[in-house]
Amino acid sequence: MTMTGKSRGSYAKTAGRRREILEAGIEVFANHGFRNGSLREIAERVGMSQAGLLHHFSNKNELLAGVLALRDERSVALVPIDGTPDIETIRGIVRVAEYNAEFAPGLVELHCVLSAEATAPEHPAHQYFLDRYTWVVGLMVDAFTNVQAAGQLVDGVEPASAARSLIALSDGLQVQWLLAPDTLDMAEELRRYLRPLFTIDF
Amino acid sequence: MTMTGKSRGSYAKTAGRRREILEAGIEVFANHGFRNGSLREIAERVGMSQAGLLHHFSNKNELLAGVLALRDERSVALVPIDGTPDIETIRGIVRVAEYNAEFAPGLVELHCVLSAEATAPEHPAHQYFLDRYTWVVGLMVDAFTNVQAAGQLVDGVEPASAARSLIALSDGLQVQWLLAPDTLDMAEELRRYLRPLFTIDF
DNA sequence: ATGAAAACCTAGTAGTTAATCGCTTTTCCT
DNA sequence: AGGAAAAGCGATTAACTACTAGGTTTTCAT
Repeated sequence: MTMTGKSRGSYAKTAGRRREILEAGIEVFANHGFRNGSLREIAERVGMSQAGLLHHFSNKNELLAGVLALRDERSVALVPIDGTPDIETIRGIVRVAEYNAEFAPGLVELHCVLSAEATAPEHPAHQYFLDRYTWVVGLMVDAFTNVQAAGQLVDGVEPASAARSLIALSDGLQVQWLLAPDTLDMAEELRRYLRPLFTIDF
Repeated sequence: MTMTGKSRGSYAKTAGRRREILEAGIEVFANHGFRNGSLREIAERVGMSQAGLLHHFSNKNELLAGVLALRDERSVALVPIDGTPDIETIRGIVRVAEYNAEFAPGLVELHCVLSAEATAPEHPAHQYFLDRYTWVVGLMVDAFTNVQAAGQLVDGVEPASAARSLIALSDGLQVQWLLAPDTLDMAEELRRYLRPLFTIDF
């Protein structure tokens, strides 16, 4: 009969609870960064106590790992890798920009804020972003290289440079878009960069 | 005779004291961001107490303003505006990248971390970055437009897009460079982007 | 139905933060 | 030399942080 506190009648479906926390984590880390985003605010958003949250993720770093994993899971689906032509892989970057701008602005914010924060070597997500950049840039280098081998790349274009710059451009556009969303179209700018690189239509 | 604390024999030259604090502020805000960088750490770096620091800047936001102003003061000198040909203004962006990479990596870090953090509308530097981006992008739009009028811009290149993308590329390259400085040359990548845009040598 | 495990709570800990108060010391101008 | 202003100090405050301890409630498989 001790009935402590408010104690809602039920704990709600357990299935999506972890997911709910991760969604809230994306929002909060996107808004305030990792170091300045608080567990308290995340817990509040899912209607839970801070201690209750730490039942699902034993500490803040673990929650961050979960948030980043969820983010990846979503974006990767937009970049086709297997079987599809290489130019389609490159187009995937544009597709991700398009999709994120319309449906997941929170992910854009999260990426910008965390990638900048994580440039510090001691940041808990430092290695994650290092790995992620080498992975995605490598993916694009391969794609450009194959496109070049197929004779569809304009002379003088270096696959390694084009790949790195495409990713950099995408990142940089995100900052400007977050500051003033109405003043630019990220996908359009990316296409403008890519179009003159190929001998075929893009 | 009350001689409180350690009390060094003298307070050192006043002239550069404020400057010293700003320099330390750049380092700390670059490393930890604004919201997570502490006055305590900044004070420590200049060998002063936190209260002593707040004698020079009455609060944290005011210190941030000072840091950003100092940063501007340094970068702007590298981008010639008056009299010089427009193509030289565009080259200024490359020059800044070159200079910062070699002599002021702290400024690169500061810019990346703060610009991302300040995308949040309630951030104390939000308006500053909004103004700054419209200014620098506008500066480049003008330059590209004049270059176009002089018949030195390749057909199909939109001054507005090229300007925005140049800045975005510069920003994005900084993140990758901070994560792994040895793997890319920011200035070189910028030149690679710019070269094909002009009908004249770049 | 029952017992174990999972989910969640309140309360508290030890730490950090920006900012304030009242004070002392140094510098600088006349 | 003297006095005011500038520069600095230690101590304190109130708010916030991640995280833990220990207890209660809910869920679920048997």
